[in-house]
Amino acid sequence: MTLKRVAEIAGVSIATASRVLAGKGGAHRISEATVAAVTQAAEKIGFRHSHLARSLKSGQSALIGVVVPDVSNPFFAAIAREITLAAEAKGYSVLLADSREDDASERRLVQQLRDRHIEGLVVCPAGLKQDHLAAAQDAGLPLVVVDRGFADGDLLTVTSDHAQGARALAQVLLKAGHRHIGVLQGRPGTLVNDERLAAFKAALASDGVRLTAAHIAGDAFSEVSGRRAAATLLRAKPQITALFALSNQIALGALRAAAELGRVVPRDLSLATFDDLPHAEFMNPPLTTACQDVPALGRQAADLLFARLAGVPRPRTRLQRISVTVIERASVTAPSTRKATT
Amino acid sequence: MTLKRVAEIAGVSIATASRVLAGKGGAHRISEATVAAVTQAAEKIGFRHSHLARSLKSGQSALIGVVVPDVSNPFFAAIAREITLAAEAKGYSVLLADSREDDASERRLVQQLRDRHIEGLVVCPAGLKQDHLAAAQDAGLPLVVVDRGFADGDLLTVTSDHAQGARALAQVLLKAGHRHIGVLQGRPGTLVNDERLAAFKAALASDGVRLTAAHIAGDAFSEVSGRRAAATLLRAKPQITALFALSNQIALGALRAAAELGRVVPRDLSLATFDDLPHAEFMNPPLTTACQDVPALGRQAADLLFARLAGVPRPRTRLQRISVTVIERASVTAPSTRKATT
DNA sequence: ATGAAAGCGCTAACAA
DNA sequence: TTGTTAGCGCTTTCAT
Repeated sequence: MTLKRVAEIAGVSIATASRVLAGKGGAHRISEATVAAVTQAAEKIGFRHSHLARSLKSGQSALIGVVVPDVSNPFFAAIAREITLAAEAKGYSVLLADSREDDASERRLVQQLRDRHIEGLVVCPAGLKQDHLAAAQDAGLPLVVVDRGFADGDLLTVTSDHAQGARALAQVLLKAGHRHIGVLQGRPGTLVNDERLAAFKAALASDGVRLTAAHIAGDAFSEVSGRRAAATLLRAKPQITALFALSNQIALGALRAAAELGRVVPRDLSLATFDDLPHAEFMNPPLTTACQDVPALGRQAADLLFARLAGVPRPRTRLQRISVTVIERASVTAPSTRKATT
Repeated sequence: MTLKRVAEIAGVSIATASRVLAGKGGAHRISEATVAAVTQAAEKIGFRHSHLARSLKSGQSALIGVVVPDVSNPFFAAIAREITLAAEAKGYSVLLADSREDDASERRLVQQLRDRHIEGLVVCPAGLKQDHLAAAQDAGLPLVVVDRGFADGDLLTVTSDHAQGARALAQVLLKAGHRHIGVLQGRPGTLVNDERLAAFKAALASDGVRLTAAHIAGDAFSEVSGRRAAATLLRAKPQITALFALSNQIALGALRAAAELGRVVPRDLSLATFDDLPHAEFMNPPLTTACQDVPALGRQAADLLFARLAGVPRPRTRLQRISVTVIERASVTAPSTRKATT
């Protein structure tokens, strides 16, 4: 099934076969008879170009890499999908890797992808370190970071407008009359966490509500962290009437913790969250969320990457923001006067 | 950054550099000095083997393909993840493709992956045709179909025990006292749909409940289909007290339709579903489902594929079943006597 | 203990 | 209009 075989059958040289099959018959003024012979021979043995050989020869793999912390998380899956669809449309294939939220794995995977000659990379970093990514970029690899960016450094990043979302959610809670608010944070030190937290805090402060360290708990964007943090906060500060969960997973954990402590949402406790959950509207209760436009994140990342692959220079602004939509549902109500029991 | 460069720097031949870097220094009794020189040279310029060149030479790409109808669907995402993790553990990389539930796209993508010399393929088919897959398998490509199998043919398939789940769900509905039951089916002609439907029908029949064509609606495993089908059924047969949705998406559509028709689940209408939904327990109402073990589906598919890649012969039984767990939640209750209004 | 050379499948510059 | 040849980066026989 090689070009050589086709050439043999057609009784021409490999070069001629190559030219014909590349559609360059006209440009090279190859005789119709030859073209026909080659075409038929190729047809007959079901010839297909070896992408491998072509890549080696041309130096172009038409491959891009996508690295996410957890493919099965609908949030990352949606991003991966947009990139995949865009790639297919542009004639690229996608190498997918799952870092399992592990920095070391991510490093390994990125290296592995580079060894495979990817022409571009989209990554949602699992950790706080970016040197391996900076190295890749410095080595000339077009790179786009998505969702989890870094506050410093020089990596082109597509992420939501976390501050906007957090502020809006703060308004919702304040408007409802909450003054004792707890925050279930994700991983401190990450841009996503810190931006959301800072903006939320600032918004509360401008309304005279102070958010002390004692009102903040949690250490990861996970359900377990959310659950533990919620339990801690609700036990230590029973006067808390509303929780702000920095992610959907955290919110789920909060719902669990609330149920375990016998606090009914939203009757005894309001809950607002940054979301990536599909079907949040069908949840019990339907969650008030700052809804990220996940497909847009993926699409924008893909667009930026393919623009760079097409030679378009990097945009000036390093952090590309996708705006967030706050959807008010039933999980936030006015604080009840009922004294919570633990 | 090529072997040639390393050889130059180390002052040895390419062959020697290759041997050293392949860790075959010992086997070839290469002098320590040479080994050191090569190693240092490689280190110095950050040498990495070109996977491309290696693949071309060896004929082994260490690449597998995964094709699913929709990467962003948590069900397929979970399957893709398990395969990805297994692949990484075995030293393979994964080429991911999204067929967008489109048969023609799938064909194209499969071909594309084959052109890239994948060594194995896992696919969840989008359509009813399997000739392109059979062709790939006949061409010697190790292939595993996951979830959506075919009733006939010879493709090794990992799928849930649909009959078992459907029977169990039928029991639940019958036990609750339902006699007027509607089925919201997925795509007729697919193994998944037909097995679930047949088993459900049979289970009802053995209890004396007849399921006529007038009690069955729907044409796709999608929310829109579920919504339309539910609306149709509930309008045409208001006496229906329970619906069986053949998938989570369909169930979501059913919930919408029920809400639109003013029927409260489960008070006015019970709902049972085949599920792949995460967080079904937090839904309103929490859904009674036949819960598929999605990670197990992916894991089993990966295991079978890598076993074949390791030379283990294909198992005798073509259809590998993963058992399903019925979880009874609040969406099924005894039928109300209240006359439904449209 | 090391090197020369062939070849994996393909493309393209150069010849004819 | 077609063929010869070199070479992409690597591994591996076969020499030495």
